Amino acid sequence: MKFDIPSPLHAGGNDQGCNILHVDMDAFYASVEVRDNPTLLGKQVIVGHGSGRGVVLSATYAARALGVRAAMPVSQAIRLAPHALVIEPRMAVYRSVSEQVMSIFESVTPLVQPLSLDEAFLDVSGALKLMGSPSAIGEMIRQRVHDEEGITCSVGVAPTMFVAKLATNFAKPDGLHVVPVDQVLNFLHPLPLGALWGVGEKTASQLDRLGMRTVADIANTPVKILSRVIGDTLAHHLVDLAWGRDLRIVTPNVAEKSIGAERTFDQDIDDSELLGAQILDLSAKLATRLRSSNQVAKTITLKVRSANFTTVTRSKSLDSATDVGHEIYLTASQLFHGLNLQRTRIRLVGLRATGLRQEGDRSVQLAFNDQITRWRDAEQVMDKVTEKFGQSKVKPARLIRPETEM
DNA sequence: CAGAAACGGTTATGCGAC
DNA sequence: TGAAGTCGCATAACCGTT
Repeated sequence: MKFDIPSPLHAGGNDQGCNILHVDMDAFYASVEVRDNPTLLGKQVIVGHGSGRGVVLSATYAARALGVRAAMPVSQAIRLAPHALVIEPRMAVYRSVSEQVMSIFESVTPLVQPLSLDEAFLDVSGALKLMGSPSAIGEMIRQRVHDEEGITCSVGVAPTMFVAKLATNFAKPDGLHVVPVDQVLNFLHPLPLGALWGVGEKTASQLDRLGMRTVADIANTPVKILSRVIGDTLAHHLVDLAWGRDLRIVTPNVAEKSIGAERTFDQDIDDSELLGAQILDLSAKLATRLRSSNQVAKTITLKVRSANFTTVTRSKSLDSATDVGHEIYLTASQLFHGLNLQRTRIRLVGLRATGLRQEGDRSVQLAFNDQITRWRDAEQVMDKVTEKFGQSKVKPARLIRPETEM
């Protein structure tokens, strides 16, 4: 279908050569909640784990108007917005909306690179002939997302991925913003340093001490000077971005490098029995995710955050890669005991699997170890039962005692 | 054969992004 | 003054092998 309505060029320029689109849902989780319950329209809504120590995952613009921000503790958000409604996240729903949205993108071009559930880059070079200018394509996508999914999104249009992503900020909410090729530097240079990918709180304050505040400051500083403060790699990276140089291309199907699961407790725990049960649960969850993606992991990393918020990690590489929960549990337990945290109050434990590869010749190796093979078979049966009857009906016995419920 | 240097894998930490 | 859950990337130290 071809759109021959003239494309609205919101930056006042032309979009020739601006073939990269960055599409970002507006207040995604909160918008989905409002969509599914229209009585919330215009209200202050916060999505986040409300009981205890959760943070804000998303908030409607009405809540943001009072200062509520993503990543803010829910308790603090409630003080800012006492009348706001706090909704527990429904990740499965957001995931499903995300899949629908991504499939709209893929009807435009196969060159779609999701960044998260709510945003993606598109390279529309190949779609211009059929569907019109980049801006026209962007507006069509916005229209379809609105009509078919009942939420709004914003679109950045630019020559490169980095600039397109920044452009989206100027489009929000519910808009589209073009940065024409000849306007890239005028667009970039006045922005604050933190706008650059890779500049967070720490790096920003380092550079601030050198009197550097804007992207222009980076652009006009010799790389060698920057390197001394922030290291060679980051220095080159930032100078390139500051001059609009971004050689990355939109890459679909990027393989994940790690899979993890972590949990913060409502109250700090120092009972090793309870901690063991939590590690067992996380191990089972991690293993299930490995099996469902047909992958095995070579390295297991344990993460422990104490009540005072200090964090330590310990990892161990296995002789042969695994997707067996029991094996992950044994490894994690070994790492945990190695920490000697006898009476330490712990607020979070997490597990992460790295060194991932597609499951393949592993069965040959495992033939050596009957025990592990039997564990795996049993866990596979549990996968099937869980699939049929829903989550958490099937758990290792020690996880279903009432006192281990978190 | 002893020892140096390069190298790749492992482990731990920190930063940043959404 | 309270800090989730999942990711990726960089760095540095260490280690064993070549």
